[in-house]
Amino acid sequence: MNRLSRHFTTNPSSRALLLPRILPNHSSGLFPNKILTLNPNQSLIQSFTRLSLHGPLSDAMAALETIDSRCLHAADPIDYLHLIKLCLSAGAADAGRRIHRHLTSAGYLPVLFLSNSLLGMYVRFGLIDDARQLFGNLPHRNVVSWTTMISAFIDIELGREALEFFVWMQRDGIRPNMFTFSSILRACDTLRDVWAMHCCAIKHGLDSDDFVRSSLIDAYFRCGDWESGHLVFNEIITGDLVVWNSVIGGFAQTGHGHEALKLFRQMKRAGFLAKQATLTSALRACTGMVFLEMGQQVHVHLLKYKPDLILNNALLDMYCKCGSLEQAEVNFERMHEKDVISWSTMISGLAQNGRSLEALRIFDLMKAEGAKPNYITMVGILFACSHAGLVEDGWYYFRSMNQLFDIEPGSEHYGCMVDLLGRAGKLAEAVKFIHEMEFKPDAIIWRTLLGACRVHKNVSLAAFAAQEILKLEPGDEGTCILLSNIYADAKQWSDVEQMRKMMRDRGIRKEPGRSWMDVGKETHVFIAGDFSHAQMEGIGRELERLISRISNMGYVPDTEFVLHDLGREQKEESIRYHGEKMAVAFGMMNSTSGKPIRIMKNLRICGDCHAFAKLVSRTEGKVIVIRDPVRFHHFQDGACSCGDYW
DNA sequence: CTAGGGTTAG
Repeated sequence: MNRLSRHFTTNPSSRALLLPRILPNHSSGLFPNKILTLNPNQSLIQSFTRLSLHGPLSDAMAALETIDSRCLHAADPIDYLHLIKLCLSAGAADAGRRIHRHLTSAGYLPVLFLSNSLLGMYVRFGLIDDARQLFGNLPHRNVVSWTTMISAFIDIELGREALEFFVWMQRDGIRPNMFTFSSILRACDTLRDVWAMHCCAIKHGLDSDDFVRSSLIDAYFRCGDWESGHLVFNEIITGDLVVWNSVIGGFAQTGHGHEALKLFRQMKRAGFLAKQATLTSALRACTGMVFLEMGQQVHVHLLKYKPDLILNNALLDMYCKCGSLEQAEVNFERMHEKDVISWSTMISGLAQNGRSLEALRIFDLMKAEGAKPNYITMVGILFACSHAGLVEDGWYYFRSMNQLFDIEPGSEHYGCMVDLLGRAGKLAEAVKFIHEMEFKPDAIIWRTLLGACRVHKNVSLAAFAAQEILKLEPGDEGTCILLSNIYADAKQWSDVEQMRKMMRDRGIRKEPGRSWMDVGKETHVFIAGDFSHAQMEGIGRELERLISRISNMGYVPDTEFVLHDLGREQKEESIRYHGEKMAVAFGMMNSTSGKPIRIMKNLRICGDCHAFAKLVSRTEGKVIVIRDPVRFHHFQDGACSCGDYW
């Protein structure tokens, strides 16, 4: 191919010059309009131009047929571009394929912006095989062609293939651009990949592009390296909202709520207007930190925006996880648009707050409104059943998942079933269920069984379950502690000592129990046996007062949960200063009437603190809400929402 | 003609 013809085949505007203009060579220009209207081919081309730009698609396609039947090349390549857009907006894949055939026979595939548009069209229709084939047949490929394919692969989760294409394009001598990097970074799911890609972007001088940076930040956070993500953000503080959102969202999703909220404030101070995605991340940060007050402030912000489904779902989840079901329900009812996630959030939220029956009612409502439950919805439903002891219902939902909703039960569902049977004391059935599962039980399944063994005091089965966990996760500290607790409860002191020796040898240390609560703008943390709080004297006196009040109602310290082989008095002393008891006392000292005391915990609540909180809620006429890592306990009038079943 | 950020469970 000589230079001139290459110029003509790759440069669209000059390609147009090659088109057969059916005008007489000797047109004098005297009657140009007349000549044009008189020539039937020319007027066909003109109407094709008009139709491909304005539609309707069917007429434009008919014109295309006529052009074909007269063996003509059409007018300007631009017309085809418009026609492809028309196809896209009409969702007409067949017409798209028809255009593809036409362009091939007309010899237009070398015109890159046309072949790339075709590629893009196939991708957006989800026709990856057509796109692949076209890509393979292209006489020329540029960055856009390659990037279109890479992006398409990532959309359908073929990350490996995307990365292979990224390598091949460079072997072909094509340099990636910022579009390529912002796409390919989504395919990087190991830190090594991200590093390599980051280096590559630097080499091409593209690492300070905002699109590339937001993708880099996202990729680093996804691979767990939030420091690097933050570093990329800090290199240049731009006015690009998405870069802010990437870093805020990254922190929010990885449990660094403080950082996320700090950046959120920083962003507002810098004068940027938060968008829905920003607020969603801010809410998620509040959810993770159980910051009800802060979440309510974000809620106020949110009223200025037009309703957004994802944002409302995040709001719903925030209220559920902060233990404020009333506000969650109000907002749930207010939402005029609901999707599976809204329903699932509400169902799990009710279940985690001990309102299983209402969760099941919402599920009925969901089905009545024609929403289709998904995998996660069913986890919530089974969770509701297990935490309310609804064994029969649980079995029913578990068995019907497949036929009714076309959902294949996964390990999470099996886990819920083990929990359901185990909590209900049907330990033998639970073991049988585990052995009959289609797949190999994982550590979560055994841990669930171990928990049930603790509640129902089955020491030998507990030892077996713990053994299975330690096979899968050697040296898991939670398992060691739970097992030694179970031994201690059964007064098998030599086994306790053996466990503790093993833990010492392996360097396993118990995570200290912490409880925390917000008073005003401050967060107060209480650790069992730690008396360093500034108001400790007052807390001790208040604790004394509360214990004497509830002792009159029959409270006897329950030392079952004390690990050590101590005397009774020492045991009583050690549980008296559990963090949640100190927090309740502190909460009483600083309480506003009518407002519940809200306490968060990093470990699950012990039986004695549970009994304590129930009685205090009665004698003091106070609602106490304690959130442990799995669920909420709402104490009111001497009862708990969990029904003592947790 | 090709690109980036947000929601549900365990």
